Amino acid sequence: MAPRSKKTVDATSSPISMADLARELGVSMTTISRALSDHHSIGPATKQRVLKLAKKLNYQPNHLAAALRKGQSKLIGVIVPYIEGRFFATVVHGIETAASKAGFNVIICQSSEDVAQERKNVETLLSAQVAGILVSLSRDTNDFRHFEKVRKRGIPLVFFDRVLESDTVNAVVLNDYDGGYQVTRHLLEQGCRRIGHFAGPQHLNIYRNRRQGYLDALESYQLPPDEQLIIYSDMTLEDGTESMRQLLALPDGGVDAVFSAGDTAVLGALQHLKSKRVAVPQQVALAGFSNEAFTAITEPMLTSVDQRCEEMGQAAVRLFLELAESRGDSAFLQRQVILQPRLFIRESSLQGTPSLDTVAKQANGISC
Amino acid sequence: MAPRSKKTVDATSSPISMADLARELGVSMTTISRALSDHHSIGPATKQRVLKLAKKLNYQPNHLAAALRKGQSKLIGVIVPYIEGRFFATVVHGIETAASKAGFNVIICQSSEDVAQERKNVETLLSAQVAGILVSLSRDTNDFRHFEKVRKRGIPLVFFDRVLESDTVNAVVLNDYDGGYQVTRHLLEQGCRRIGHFAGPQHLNIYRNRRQGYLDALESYQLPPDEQLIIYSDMTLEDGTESMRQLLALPDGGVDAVFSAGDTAVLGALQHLKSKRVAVPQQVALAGFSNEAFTAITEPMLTSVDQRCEEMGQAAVRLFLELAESRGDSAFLQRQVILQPRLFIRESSLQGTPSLDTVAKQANGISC
DNA sequence: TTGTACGCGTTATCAG
DNA sequence: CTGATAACGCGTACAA
Repeated sequence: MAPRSKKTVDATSSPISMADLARELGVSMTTISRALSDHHSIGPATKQRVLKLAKKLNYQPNHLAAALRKGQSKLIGVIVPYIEGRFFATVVHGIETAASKAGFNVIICQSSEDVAQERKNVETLLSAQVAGILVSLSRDTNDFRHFEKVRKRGIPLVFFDRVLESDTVNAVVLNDYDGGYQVTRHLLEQGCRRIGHFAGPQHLNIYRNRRQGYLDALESYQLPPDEQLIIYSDMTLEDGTESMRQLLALPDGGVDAVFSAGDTAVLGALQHLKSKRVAVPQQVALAGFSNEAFTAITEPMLTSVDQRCEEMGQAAVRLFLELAESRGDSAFLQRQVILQPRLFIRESSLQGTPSLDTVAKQANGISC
Repeated sequence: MAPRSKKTVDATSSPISMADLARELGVSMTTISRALSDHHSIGPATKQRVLKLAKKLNYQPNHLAAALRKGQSKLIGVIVPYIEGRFFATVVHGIETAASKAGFNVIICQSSEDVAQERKNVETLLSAQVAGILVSLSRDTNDFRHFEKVRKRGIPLVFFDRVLESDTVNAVVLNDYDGGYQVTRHLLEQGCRRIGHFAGPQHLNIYRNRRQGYLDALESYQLPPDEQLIIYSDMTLEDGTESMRQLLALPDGGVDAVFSAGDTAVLGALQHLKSKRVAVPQQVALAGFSNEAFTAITEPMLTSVDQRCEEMGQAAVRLFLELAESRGDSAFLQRQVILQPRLFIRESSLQGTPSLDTVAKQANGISC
């Protein structure tokens, strides 16, 4: 029976509360509260005394208690399909940076591309009493039912990147249409006329819009759409390889360019072309979408469309702050922020005049 | 004076509380509380009635209130230098997945490699009353002072990847030493004898250990260390290029291999070698560290050491849960989890016998 | 098995 | 300018 030391060394000192400060100074808690929250009706002398003691005793405000009382926390909930991967990681970076600048903390949730999980995430965030929710939809989300409660509670809700266009929502999106248009125009200007397209799942706004941009660019050159040249897939590396194989096997000589709605797939295409000794960009020009880091590493380097990931995160937070500002009366005020994509032209799409200085300038522009 | 509609349509219905349920059913709040928290002393009949109504009225528990009451929230705070970039993004993915499985939410903070910011992050998380803190130190953190409060409060604190070895802390780290040792041994087995090393900032445990593994592997082959062959830098792409230039310029014929403590730098080296028409791996073999996605894309593909990012996140959460379990009495119980790295051998380091099937098997192993 | 009453730490309302 | 008091929503000794 070794006598256990009474005054145990790891005494976990309980945190200091406003009541402690009040007792110590012989004033009321109200005074403490006012001093700390910089209220106007407070004597500068007492205020200093309070702040002094707070510093000395290492007072930590309890956000939970404040939130409970005010019915308003300083937490923002974020729901993304997954966090690893450059796009969402960078968006989240933008969100966290902007949010913390505005005094908010960020709770992160992953839906794993699963509606059921997304539903749970919403519940959890509501239970956590978040001040707002920013969400990029899972791949197979088809309706807004699970977001109705959020709206009912008057909690600001902002969608980004992946949204359902069917409904009126606050959203920050990239102008995917323009991205598809720009890149296709670029390929046309390089002299390409049989341009293939790797298209993603069409129920997602982003892939639908990129495809439409592609089609409209063709039309601006009086080129009729050719469904043979559009390959639909989930845009994985293997999908890209297989899609490229299909295009090469077309009866009338294949294509002289491909615009892929994703970089991963275009990488697969590039690998296939190299294995088949098809010269890129001389015989087939390539362009992708997302401006992934590896596009500046491949040989040749890949032309791609930058999605402004970080700006998207910042914009989402800004939009949330606006909505939070005008609580209630903006419930019907639908705000849309549309970011302009940026085309990064690299070797894989330069046919005739290399215009090398332009390339050099932009080649390393992995800004996002 | 347009008369404002009294029954405004966007009536943000206030959330249902336990009191509401109690009133509705004509029972006390205690009963409600017990029914919802699955307490033992509760009639199965009343329990069902409560749960029924809760579902019907869409009751959302208020975690804030519960946390305030219990002095224990269901939040885990995570501090990383930055979130974008594969390593931390994937670790955070692992953390969030494991945490949510255990019923915890994750608050994410970025220190931006800045101690001052890290200090602020700690304060914020304490104010948010998190149940624990997981942290990977900023590059220029040299002491633990700002973590003392965390310890004082008895809040579980777990470090991962970047730690200060000077102190006794709970930590999850990669066996960087072994990673450096393995990869250097591999280069030696390929016949290389003048192996250069790109070393990172030596005050960081990870870079110091990788370097030591390199040195010990050399010694196991009776090769004396040669400080000329070790280039110190911040391991950026440009650093890699410049470091490679320096090694090539050495008087006695340069090197026949390089082990870089980071993939980005080894990529710079590869680019430089290609521009100088030095054959990789025939004239100079290359190996990096981190198993970045691009290592499987370059030509030749780059040999690298995988850091088990996702496992690291999971392990950090597991460790936190253990500590949270045994509150208090484990304050001095120091736990260390050391993950074993995995070497991915690719083309850039294969000299003599290609043993191609081995390569093929591992080439795409971007598991992390 | 159920109900009563109090407290977690903070802020807002009302008197002085 | 300051203080007493009530509430926010929930959990839990204690009593019934």
